[in-house]
Amino acid sequence: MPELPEVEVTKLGLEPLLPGRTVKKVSWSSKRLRVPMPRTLLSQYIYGSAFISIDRRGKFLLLRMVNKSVLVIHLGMTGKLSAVSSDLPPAKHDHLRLLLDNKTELRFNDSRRFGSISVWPSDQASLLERKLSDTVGVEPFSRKMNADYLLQSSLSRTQPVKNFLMDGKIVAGIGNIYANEILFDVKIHPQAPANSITRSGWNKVVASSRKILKKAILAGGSTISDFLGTSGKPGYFQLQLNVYGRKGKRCTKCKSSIHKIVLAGRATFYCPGCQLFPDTVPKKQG
DNA sequence: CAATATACCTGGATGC
DNA sequence: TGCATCCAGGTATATT
Repeated sequence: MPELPEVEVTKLGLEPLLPGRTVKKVSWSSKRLRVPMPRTLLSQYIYGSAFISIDRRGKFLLLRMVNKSVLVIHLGMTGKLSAVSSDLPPAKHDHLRLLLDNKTELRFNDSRRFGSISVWPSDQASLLERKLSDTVGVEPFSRKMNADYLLQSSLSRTQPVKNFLMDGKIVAGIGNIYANEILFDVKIHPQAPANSITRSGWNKVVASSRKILKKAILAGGSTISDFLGTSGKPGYFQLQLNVYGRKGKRCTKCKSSIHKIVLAGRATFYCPGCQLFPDTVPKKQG
């Protein structure tokens, strides 16, 4: 579910609610997430402390506490964070509930449990940074995301450019939906080898990534089946999708039928009329 | 090292 | 109605 835009929308939703609030009670489910719930650390560092700020790194949310510990949350495929009245009965798949000092509760709900929660005490700040820099690539909105970097990183990569774009260690936050949409926007075939993309191609990818991710954030993210923002509102970017999920439908630009293939096990959609391999000379259309 | 396969889960859609 | 099968926004780990 959540790619960079959905995680950013979640962050923006929490920003007016969390900073300044103290955690009065911590409750968890008995199920394990991708990693076991860090119960001891939650009791030790999150309980009794107050939130100070929220950062996003790739698809990770970093909830920083006054005591300098950090609660790191990844939404996986089906994770949702919401802030609701503590009177509302807990829902199925609520795995972590943090009761705040204003009778609201921050709830992490995740049916598939591919999400993860970790706690990093203040004395492990450098460990957290190392872990993040090892696993999270450049942020699409940062200056480090540029044609030089992508060209350099892709030199030894023969894999399809779509898989390369989705590699979180290269670029942070671009998942299946947005990789499909970005490649449609820049008219590059998803199967083109990463190391066949020219500098000017990468320049387009950089600009398009920012454009599309920004639009998606403004639309509140994409709600394909179940993404909801922190206040329970769905996103609307799915209404602007050009290729994702549109197998057999007409291309919005050239009316060709959208194709669906599988790359690295992920559904891949593209327009055979618009999206070409870099060395393909575009055919003149009569 | 790079690329691909697998594993981790639940639930909704689809087909018989 | 029930049941089997397939598919889904991600990513760490194993394998080739």
